[in-house]
Amino acid sequence: MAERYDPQLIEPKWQKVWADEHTWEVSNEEAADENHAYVLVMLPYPSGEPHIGHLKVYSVGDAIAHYRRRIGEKVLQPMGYDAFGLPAENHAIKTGQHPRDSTAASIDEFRRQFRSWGISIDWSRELATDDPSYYRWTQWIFLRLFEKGLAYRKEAAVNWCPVDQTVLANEQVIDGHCERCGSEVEIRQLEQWFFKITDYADRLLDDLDTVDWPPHVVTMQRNWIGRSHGAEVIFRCEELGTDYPVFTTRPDTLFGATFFVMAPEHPDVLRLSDTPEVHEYVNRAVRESPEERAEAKEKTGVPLGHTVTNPVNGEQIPMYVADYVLMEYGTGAIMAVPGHDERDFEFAKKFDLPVRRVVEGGDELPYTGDGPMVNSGRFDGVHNREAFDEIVEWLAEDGRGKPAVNYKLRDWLLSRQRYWGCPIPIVHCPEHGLVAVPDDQLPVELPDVEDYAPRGRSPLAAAEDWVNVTCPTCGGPAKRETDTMDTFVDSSWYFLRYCDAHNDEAAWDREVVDNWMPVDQYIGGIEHAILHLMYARFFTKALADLGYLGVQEPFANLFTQGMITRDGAKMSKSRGNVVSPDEYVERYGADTLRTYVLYLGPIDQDADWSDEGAGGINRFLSRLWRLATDVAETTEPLAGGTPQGEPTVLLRKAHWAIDKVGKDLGRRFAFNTAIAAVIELVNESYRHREELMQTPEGQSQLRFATATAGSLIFPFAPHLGAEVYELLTGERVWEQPWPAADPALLVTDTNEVVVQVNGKLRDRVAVPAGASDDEQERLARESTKVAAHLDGHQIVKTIVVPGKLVNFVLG
RNA sequence: GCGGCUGUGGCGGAAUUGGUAGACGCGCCGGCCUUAGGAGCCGGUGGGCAUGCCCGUGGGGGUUCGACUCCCUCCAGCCGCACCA
Repeated sequence: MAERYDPQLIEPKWQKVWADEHTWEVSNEEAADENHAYVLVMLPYPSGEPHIGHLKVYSVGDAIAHYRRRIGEKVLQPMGYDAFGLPAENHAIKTGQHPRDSTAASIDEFRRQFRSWGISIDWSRELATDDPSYYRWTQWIFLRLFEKGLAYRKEAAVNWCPVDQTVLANEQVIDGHCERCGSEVEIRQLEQWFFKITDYADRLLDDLDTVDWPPHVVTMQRNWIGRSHGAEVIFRCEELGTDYPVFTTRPDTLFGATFFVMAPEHPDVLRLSDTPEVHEYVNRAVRESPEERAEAKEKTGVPLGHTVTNPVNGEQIPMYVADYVLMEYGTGAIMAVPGHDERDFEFAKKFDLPVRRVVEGGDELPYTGDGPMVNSGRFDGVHNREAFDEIVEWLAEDGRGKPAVNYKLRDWLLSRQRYWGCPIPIVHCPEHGLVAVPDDQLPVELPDVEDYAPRGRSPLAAAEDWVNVTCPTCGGPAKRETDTMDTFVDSSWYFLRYCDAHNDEAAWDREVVDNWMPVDQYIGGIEHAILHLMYARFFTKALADLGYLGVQEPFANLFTQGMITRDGAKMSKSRGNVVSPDEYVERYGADTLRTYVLYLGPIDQDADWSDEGAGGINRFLSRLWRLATDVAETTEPLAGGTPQGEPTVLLRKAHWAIDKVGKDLGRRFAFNTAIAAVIELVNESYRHREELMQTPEGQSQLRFATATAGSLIFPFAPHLGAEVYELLTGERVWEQPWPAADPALLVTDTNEVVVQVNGKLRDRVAVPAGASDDEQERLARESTKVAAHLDGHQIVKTIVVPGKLVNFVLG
């Protein structure tokens, strides 16, 4: 037997058992069992090697999976790789390899490390999104959405990344910069593929009430969808005989509209006025990047030389073009109410336009609060909130307006002008337009091309043999779609495929998926709060509507874990502060690394790595191992599995730890305090071991406590947990139910009661459990320290908390 | 600007419903055992001074017998949104 804790011996040994016996595999029959759980960690992008953040998030998922198995649930914990897309392709370009090769190499590396970490994965369901057997079904889903009009092609002003040489979805543009490479995006007018996620805006918003997610993620999604209720009101330009609808959330301020503004991109601007000034203004505004436009400090604009009629009072108000009005939101034109809107007010000041108060309140204009209306004809005196609907109804009577709802959410732009992605299964026929590739011809495989460098149009266009096909409808010459899909399409349904990963007949069997879904516990990074988590919800709803699924929400519970930093900074190669999991697994073992990252602090918060801290956890695991080997050699196995004799402090401590760890794992994800409880148990064992070794009863309790420590540490340090438990009991810990604390051992026969005088701690006294309030108060009063403070004072009130505290309040 | 989160020893962090502030770990100090190694065991460790008391959870105020915890207000840091009509 080894003389010291050697994870390099212990860890491979147990990994081999789990691999040989397929311990973590779970059948789909077991999903039919009510008592099952789907525990899922977001799948990794296989570019390069895993980093410490991967180790953390999979350690979290694994702790939850292990705990749930041992409380009797059939747990599905699968693994896969989000292999297509920019992260993998850019990594390939950087390293000069073909993406197919670099991705495969990276997947091998991820798989190897996941195994070396001992994560309890059902490997039989492993998948990679770049595998034709997977993306065949990605294409199949695309076609179902295409049939329903939920995937469509249109020309629009879209975000273009000049470095990655592709269009991006709105969600992938952060502050006007590309989410992946950070370069400033440009706006281009292009024909592209979109998913009609906006059809689901209301449901995506309302159903957030049905999931148990961190509030900040829910808030971020709400804000991103950005639903606002208001009215669409028509302003007519008499000279041109054209109606211009505008969207407003404040129809109550219509009487205060003193001018009218159109976005520079509005198609009618140049029709209304083609002076050089307007031309120049529009051209400049359109050329500016979104960022430059947002940074403009002062309002700018140009009058259009026309007026529109304010429908509530018939006033002619002047029209302007100005870049503070956005074409993408509402109708691309607004009514301006400078008295009650700060932006309109600024513009009015600059252009010397009239400012009129129509709502009372505030000291000066602009006033954006509520109050009674003025200067508003028949609505004078009515509170603005009440007038809101009345005005809309009144306008609706003769078609001058109607209630309206607006969203910030835009349709999801899914096509990419890049090589390494799932081909879009569409053929362009000169006769029949966009034609779906028939299901029996799927997958449309990604062809091998030599030159896949991004240069603004899809590299697939160069694969002529692949591009030129016959039209599935008429058999005439046609061309394949050469754009590929956004990676986020691949990851919007992978959690469904895991349920039925080997199905060659269908993407999945509905009954199987309905049994497993929804995911009971989803775990991943906050960076996907909007992107992936919104897209996956959209896919789930659309697929449910098509009859392929029985759930409306894919992820019942969500947990987002924090980042691990080093020296307070995000780890990066350029900073040189990267912690390589491999290096530490070699040095301390996977158990130390896993336990340490969970011990670092609350896992939803960022935490700073320290080598010394990791060393501390290694010391603890080492202590547990030494204790276990020593106890195994010097004491007898437990007769009947239960300790003997009068309960000692250590036995009580063991039950306390069982109770504590169970609560920390079951009710909240307090891994740090759960681990601390096991450390306490081990420390207590060392403290009492000599004394306990004196009697057979003591020995049995020491053995029980040590085995319990192994059992409780198992979800965090599975190899050592299994080793310790086997040494002491001969059993396999993962086959044992989670231990139950004996309630009788959680209470003691005397309680230490705190005695306060005027709320200040003065003494602690021992009080028998179950003592009456009077008895407890009497014992408290007998304390000499307390008596000294009570001496010569009048007690006006005594607070007694049974078993906890006595507080004497003096007059 | 709007919305959210977080402020506790030298450091990371604990503290069920308001009831012993600082669990556990790191670091540091002391002892033991060994005395060439990233060893082990035991003990100590919020601050102050007259060894009993005082002060102490970002600042100030409030509620309460009692506040890290609840309320108001201010400050700092982080995150999200940001001309969305």
